Amino acid sequence: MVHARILETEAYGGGDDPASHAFRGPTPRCAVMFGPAGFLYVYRSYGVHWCMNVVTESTGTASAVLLRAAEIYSLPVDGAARDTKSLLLSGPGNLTRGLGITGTDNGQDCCEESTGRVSFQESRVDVGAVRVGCSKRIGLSRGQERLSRYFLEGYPALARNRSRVTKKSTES
DNA sequence: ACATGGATCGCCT
DNA sequence: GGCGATCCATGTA
Repeated sequence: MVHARILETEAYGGGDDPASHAFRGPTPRCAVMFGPAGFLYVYRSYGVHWCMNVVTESTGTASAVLLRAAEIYSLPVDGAARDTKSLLLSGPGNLTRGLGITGTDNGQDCCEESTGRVSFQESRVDVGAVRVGCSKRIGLSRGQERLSRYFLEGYPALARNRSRVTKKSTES
């Protein structure tokens, strides 16, 4: 069993979000985004990579959170605080490659009744001690202005933190 | 039918 | 900072 801690995500909406696959309504590819929360939406990117999302809103409302970076451990995350060995999976393509996620995982329940290879659970880390940064999403041709990318502070190896905006208004 | 281009990455200069 | 790899959903005819 592999354990991973999510470090970086991006939020995508539906008809209100021109950067979302669901912008123009359901298609065979993005149908899962219109389903219930807690299911995986996996798609092929640039013909090369797999990208992994978790659906977040109820049936009929398209939404998903793209997982962009994670840290994987051979132990549960709280144990890993002592065993500092971890592997950084930075970038959505690297993340799916490192976890072995492919198109065959698309549409799986990964929360309530996870039957597949992926399941999520509440973090055992002290969430109160974690600082979350926010920025524009990366690599878009539409909807670039939204500040819907979230990442843990203190991980410089994450995707370039350009256009960065944090809670401190003094930062540029 | 066919053309297009993207929620990317790694390697090149 | 630029480019090639490589697939397929989508738009247009």
